[in-house]
Amino acid sequence: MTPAGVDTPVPETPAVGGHGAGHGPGRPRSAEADRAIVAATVHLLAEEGYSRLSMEGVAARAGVAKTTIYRRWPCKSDLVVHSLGCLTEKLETAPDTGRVRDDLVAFMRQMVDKMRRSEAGRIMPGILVELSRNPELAQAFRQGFVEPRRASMVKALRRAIDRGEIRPDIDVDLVVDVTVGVFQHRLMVTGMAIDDDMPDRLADVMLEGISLRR
Amino acid sequence: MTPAGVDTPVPETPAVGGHGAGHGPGRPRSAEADRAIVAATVHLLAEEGYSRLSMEGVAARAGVAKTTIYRRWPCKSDLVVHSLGCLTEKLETAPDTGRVRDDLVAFMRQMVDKMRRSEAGRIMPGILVELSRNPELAQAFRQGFVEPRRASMVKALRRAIDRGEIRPDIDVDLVVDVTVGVFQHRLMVTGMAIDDDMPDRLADVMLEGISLRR
DNA sequence: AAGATACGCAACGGTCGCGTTTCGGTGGTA
DNA sequence: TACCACCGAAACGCGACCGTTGCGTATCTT
Repeated sequence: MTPAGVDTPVPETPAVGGHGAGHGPGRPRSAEADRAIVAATVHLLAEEGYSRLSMEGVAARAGVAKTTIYRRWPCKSDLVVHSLGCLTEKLETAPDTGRVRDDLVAFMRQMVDKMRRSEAGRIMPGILVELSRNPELAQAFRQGFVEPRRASMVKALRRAIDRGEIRPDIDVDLVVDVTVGVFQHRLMVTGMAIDDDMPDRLADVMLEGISLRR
Repeated sequence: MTPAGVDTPVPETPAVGGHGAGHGPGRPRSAEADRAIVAATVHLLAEEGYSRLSMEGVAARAGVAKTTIYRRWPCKSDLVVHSLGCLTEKLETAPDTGRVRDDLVAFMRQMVDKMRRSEAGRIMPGILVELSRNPELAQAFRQGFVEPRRASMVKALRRAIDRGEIRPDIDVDLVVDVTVGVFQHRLMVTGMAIDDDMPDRLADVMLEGISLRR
C-alpha cells in the first residue's frame, strides 16, 4: 500500500528529506530528531572515529531513542554515509586576489584552521581505515567531502594559468594534493608543529622550486 | 623473591629480549612464540587496523594460546607498541646518485611500492586515530616507524645542499613532508591513481616550481 | 473523533572481545 | 632426577553493542 507499490514492509529509508507537506496519515517524522542525530553522528565521528562510533552513543548524545535512529537508517554505515553528505557547510575557499601566491596562502591558512578546529575537519583520521573496507562510504566521503574542498583550489590554479602566472602544463591535481597532503601528514602522521608561516614557506617552495638558481 | 627485589607478583613484562642465557630455573620463554606473536600483530594491524585487532585474533594467527600473549604483554596497546618497535626491517632509502632529482625519484618510487605492497607500509591508515588517543603509542610509532623512514631522505637533501644543487635556506622537513604527504594523501584520502611518472612530475614541481618563467 | 504513525523507554537474546583462571602436559635448569 | 616456569586448551564472568520488540503516549491527517 506504499505509494510506490512496493510490497516490502521494510521502511527502506523513505528519504529523510521527503516528509515536508501532506505525506500520509499519522505523525510525521521529527525534523528536529533528524538534525540531532546527524549532528551527534558527526560529532562522535570527529571525536571517536568510525569504529568507536556506536548507535547507542549517537542516540544518547542526540537525546533520542535508538528506535528513532533505526527507523531512519538500517545500519551504522548508512547513517554515517548520510551524515557525511550533510557536511556541505561553509567550506574553505581560496579567494580571488589576483595573485596565486596570495590565493594559495589564504587557502592554506583556512584549511589548517578548519583541520584543527572544525568538527568536519577532524573527521579525517577516524574514517580512513573504513574507506578501504566500505566502498559506498568511500564514495560518499570522497564525493561529498573531499571533492568540494578541493574544488576552490583547483579553480584558483586554473585562474593562475589563465593569467599566465604559472606554467600551463602543470598537473593541477598534483599541486592540490601537495598543498593539502603536507598539512594532513603533519597533523595525522608526524605530529610536527605547524607554525604560522609554514603556508608562506610552502608557497615559496611550490612557486619557485628548491633548485639553486645560477 | 624476584631478582630485582620487587614484591609484586605480576610479571611486569620482564623484557622479552632478556631470556637468552641461563636465566633461572624452569622452562624459558619460547623465542619462536615471540616472533610469531609480533608477526601476527603486524599482519593484523596492516590488514584490519588497530581497533579491529583483537588479542584472540593475534593468538589464533600466531598459533599460540592467549595466555602466552598475556604472559608477555599486559594489554593490547603494549603489544602493539612493542610490535611497532620491531619494524626496523629493510627501509626505503634514497640512493646517493650524485643528483638530487634522481635521489628523490628513486626514493619516491620505493616508497610508493612499499606503501602499496609491504605489510609495514599498510599499517598507516589503521593506526592514525589511535595516535591522538594513546600518546605512548604515538611516540613509539613516530620514533620507531616514521622517523627512520624520513631519515634517508633528509640526508639526501642535505647532500644536495652541500653540493650546491638546492637552496641552502630551504626547510628540509617541509620538503620531506611534501614528498611523503602527497602519496599518502592519494592512497588514503582521495584514492586517486598514482601513475608511474608521478614521482617525476613531483620532482619537477619541487625542483623548478610552478611559476611561469619569463 | 478515528485512525495511523512516530516517539521515548525498557527489556530482550545474541555476539564479541576482554582479561583471568584452571588444568594436564612439556622442556628446560640444577 | 627434581623442580619449575613455560606451553596449549578450555572455560569463566564481565561489559559493550548489536538489532529487535512491546508498550504507553504524542501528534499528525482525514
